[in-house]
This record gives sequence, structure tokens and C-alpha cells, in this order.
Amino acid sequence: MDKLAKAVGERIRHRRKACGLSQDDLALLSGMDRSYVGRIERGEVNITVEKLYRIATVLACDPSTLLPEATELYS
Amino acid sequence: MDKLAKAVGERIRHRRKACGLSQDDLALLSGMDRSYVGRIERGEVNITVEKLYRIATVLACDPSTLLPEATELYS
DNA sequence: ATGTGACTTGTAGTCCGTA
DNA sequence: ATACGGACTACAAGTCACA
Repeated sequence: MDKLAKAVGERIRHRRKACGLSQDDLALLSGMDRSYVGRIERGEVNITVEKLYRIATVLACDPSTLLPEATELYS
Repeated sequence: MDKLAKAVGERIRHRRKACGLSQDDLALLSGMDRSYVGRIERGEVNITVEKLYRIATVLACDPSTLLPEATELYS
């Protein structure tokens, strides 16, 4: 269950590493708690659109690139 | 403030009307309360990604089409 | 058909740790 | 540098009544 949160988390993690940032860096730069970033990437929480935008801004990408395709959710 | 929630709400409303649905219809089809749909469209709440997907599914569109461009948030 | 107030409940999100 | 947990607090989620 919660394929969606997991898929979003994976994408954020992938993009974060591509930017050469640690969870700590992302947390600091996006003004959120480090432990929460971990939870997001592990797909343990279902983030709000506002957080999605803050993360996308720090990772210098479009918010939509962090969202999985609908088809990806039925694997 | 909260340009983001308002922008998302406007897009959802626009798309809902394009589908010829009432707030009631959207609420029923997406399994949420009618009054809550109204609040979303008025930008009073900051929805989660999961809600975004449920709404996009009912409105037969990609979730990303309901998200505003970053540039749109600084008007 | 929609807006809004006054709620309650669930979970998003924080802050403290341990390993 | 990350995973994971407990114990919080803030706010999203959901309901109902009435304009």
C-alpha cells in the first residue's frame, strides 16, 4: 500500500542525490526537519503540495517531475 | 498569502467545470465531503499529494496539470 | 449548487534521542 | 550521513448545520 508516497519518496531521493545533497542539506535548505526528510523518502508520509514545491525549489526542478505517472502506481 | 493553495484551487475548479461537474459530483466521485471540495477550490486548505491524485483521476487529467507554474506564484 | 462556521479526528510535520 | 523511534504540536481531513 501507499505506492504513491513511496514513488514520490524515491523520486525525491533520486533527485536529491543527483544534486549532491544530503538529507540534512535538503532539510536545512527547504526549512524542514531532517528526520522528516527521511520519512518522506522512505514513503512513510503523504506530503502536502506546499512541501512538494519547497523541495522542488531546492532541488531546482519542476514539482511535476517529482510526481509518478499514474501507470507507475499499478506495478 | 498562500498563493499556491489558491492557484491549485482555481485550476481544480476550472477543470471541474470543464468536465461539467458540480462540487457535489466531484465530492461523491472522489469520496470526499462537498464542503471540503469547496474549501480546496477557494484555496483554504493545503492538500496532500494523495488528494491531488484522487481529484486528478476523477477529472481525467494528469495531476501535474493541476499544479501552477512556479512563475505564476509571484504575481 | 455553493459558502461558511464550529467543530472532531487523523496525520502531517517538529524536536528530542538512539544506533 | 542515514534509519528509526517516542512524544509531542500544527494543521489537513472529514462531518454537519445553516445561510
